[in-house]
This record gives sequence, C-alpha cells and structure tokens, in this order.
Amino acid sequence: MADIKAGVNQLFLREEELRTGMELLFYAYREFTAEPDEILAEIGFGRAHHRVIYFVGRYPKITVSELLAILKITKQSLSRVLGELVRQGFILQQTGVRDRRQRLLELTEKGVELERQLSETQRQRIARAYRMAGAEAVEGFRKVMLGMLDDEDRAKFTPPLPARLAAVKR
Amino acid sequence: MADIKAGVNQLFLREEELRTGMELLFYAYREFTAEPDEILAEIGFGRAHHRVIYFVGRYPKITVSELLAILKITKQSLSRVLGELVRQGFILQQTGVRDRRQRLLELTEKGVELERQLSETQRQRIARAYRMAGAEAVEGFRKVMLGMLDDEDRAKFTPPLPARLAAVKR
DNA sequence: CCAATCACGTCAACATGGCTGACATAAAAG
DNA sequence: CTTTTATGTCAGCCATGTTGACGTGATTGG
Repeated sequence: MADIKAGVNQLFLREEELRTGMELLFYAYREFTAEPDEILAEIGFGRAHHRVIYFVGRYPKITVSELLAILKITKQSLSRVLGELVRQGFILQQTGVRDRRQRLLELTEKGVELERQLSETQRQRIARAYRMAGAEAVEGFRKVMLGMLDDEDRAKFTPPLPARLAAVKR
Repeated sequence: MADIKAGVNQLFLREEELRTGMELLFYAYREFTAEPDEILAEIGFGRAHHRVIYFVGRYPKITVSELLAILKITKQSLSRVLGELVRQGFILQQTGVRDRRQRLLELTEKGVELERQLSETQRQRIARAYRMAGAEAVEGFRKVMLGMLDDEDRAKFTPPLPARLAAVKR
C-alpha cells in the first residue's frame, strides 16, 4: 500500500514537474519577445524582421539559403521581410565572389543600431536571470535546453571539430 | 595590457554566453511546438487551439477572463478558437453557480484525449532533456527560467501562502 | 560546351491568429 | 435602479506563415 502510494506520488510529481517545464517555456518565450515586439511595432516591423536582423548580425556574410535553413521558413516568407529590410537600408546585399549567384547579407550601420536596440532588453533579461541564478544554475539551464533540441539544432551549439581539438589539447 | 585583454575577453564571453541563451530559447521553443503543430494541422486546428486546450486542462472550471489573463490575448481572438473547440465538443461550458455570468470551462473526454495526444510529445521531449541533464541541472534550469519571467508570471510558480506555510511547518 | 542544376527572386492566393472598435445582453453590485 | 462586470459577436485590418508556378543568371558535370 505504501508502495502504491509512493508510486502514484512519484507519477504526480513527475507530471507536475513536466508541466512546469512546459509552462516555463511558454511564459519565458512570450515575455522574452514582448519588449522587442513593442519597439518593432513602432517602426512598422514585426518579429520576423527581428529574427532576420538578429541572425544576419550574428553571421555576417550569411547567404540567403543559410538563413532559410536557420529560420526554417519558406523563401517567399523570408523575401517579404528581407526585402523591406534591404530597401529601408538595414541590410546590405553583396554578390558573392566565389559564387556570384549568392547574395551575402550584412547589417548596415543602421541595421547594427537596430539590432543592438532590439536585443538589448533581451540581453538584460537573460543577464539578470543568469546573475540571479548563479553560474551552476546557468550550466544546468544550458544542459536542459540542449537536451530539448533535435540533433540538427544541437549541433549549432557544439563547437566544430577544430575548436574541439583545441579544447582537448589544452 | 593583460588587464585590458582579460576585460575584453570577459566581455566577449559574456556576450557570447547571452547570445547562446537567446538562441537556445529560440530553437527550443520552435522545436517544442513543431510536433503538436503537425497533429493540429491534420484536424484543422492551430497552435492557439493547443494553448486553450492545455490551460483548460490544467485549470478545470477556469473562467473566460482567467484564461484571457493567462494567454494575454483579446477576447475576440480567444472566442474564435474557444468557439470552435466548444462547437466541436472538445470543451464544455457550464454557467457558474456563484456567479451566473461566468462560463466555467472544462475539457470533455474528447478534449482530454486531444490534450493528452498533443502534449505527449512535449512531455517526452522535456522528460528526455531532464533525464539527460540530471536533477541538479533541472534545478538550475528552473532557476534561470524563473529569473527570466516578470513578477506576475513568476508568481504562478510560487506556491500560494497556504502551501508555503505547510512547507515551513514540515 | 551545353544541358541540367542551383541560388535567388517574384507574383498570386490562401490560412492562422493576433489586433481595434463598436455594440449587445444578462447578471451582479452598489 | 443605475452602473459595472462577464461574456459574446460582427466587421475589418495586419503580420507572417503556407503552396504553386514561373523566371533569370551562374555554376557545374558529362
């Protein structure tokens, strides 16, 4: 009897724990995007513009297809927002040198400024959370988040071979 | 000179660390919603339906305004999806007893079944991540995620006073 | 070298899920 | 009995995703 009760309690705790995780993700993501969304709305942009600005800033000279692979949206969806960003001078397209079919994307100064402004509140939010939680908790956070990803996305956070070798050598 | 270099490196690490956090959130959220989205698409529903189903399942007898406060969308947006869910027999509305203006929402059996099906992949994903990361990491994850929330949402995860008292008594 | 493939762009049409504003009704509360 | 509250509804707009079709210039493989 005690065993059964303990088992049920185990299940309940587990269920509750998992739901907490789901909800943390829901609320965190929503609040994480709320502040940039407000800024974006003022200049007639949306969250999609932010994502493009962010990843172009993150990976200068990124190609359109690489960006598509990260965002996992169709090129038609991307071209709408990307076109606006280019026309309004936030992003620069340069024809690739090795492959002249490619359009290499880069933030202009104006783009860098917007990126900084948009991500600032998010950086602050994360920095605050990291500070409050402590280094050990941050490591746990990273571990759990990585565990939620599929292999493909998880690989983005695994240093590529050269860096791994360097780490081993140390 | 060494100080400056160290300082710069500090800043770089910090910046990189924060960006990693931002991206983990982006990728994790996307993958977290991808599988339910597929199931939902098959039956002509969207993510909004899932959220309603989820929270009605989570808080049986919830009122419309409580649900609105959780989801933070307009009643017009909610009524579109809620109406479909009610008409198609996933959710039951009962007039409140104490306050007859209220419509208390509950999942039907059909609703419970759909909720279970939708959340199953998510539960598995989280369970897997928790298992892989270990109990300590999970605690860190919770801490960091809580730190990202505004007070209002964070309060949802703080046990209400009675429970806190009980915990102290123990 | 030329046909096939590739990177990218564009047009058109549609769905989902947010939003605002206006108005309605029944119940509760002061 | 007037006001406020909880809910619902109609109508229209916007952002962002989708599919499908088609075009153009650059690259590449047989």
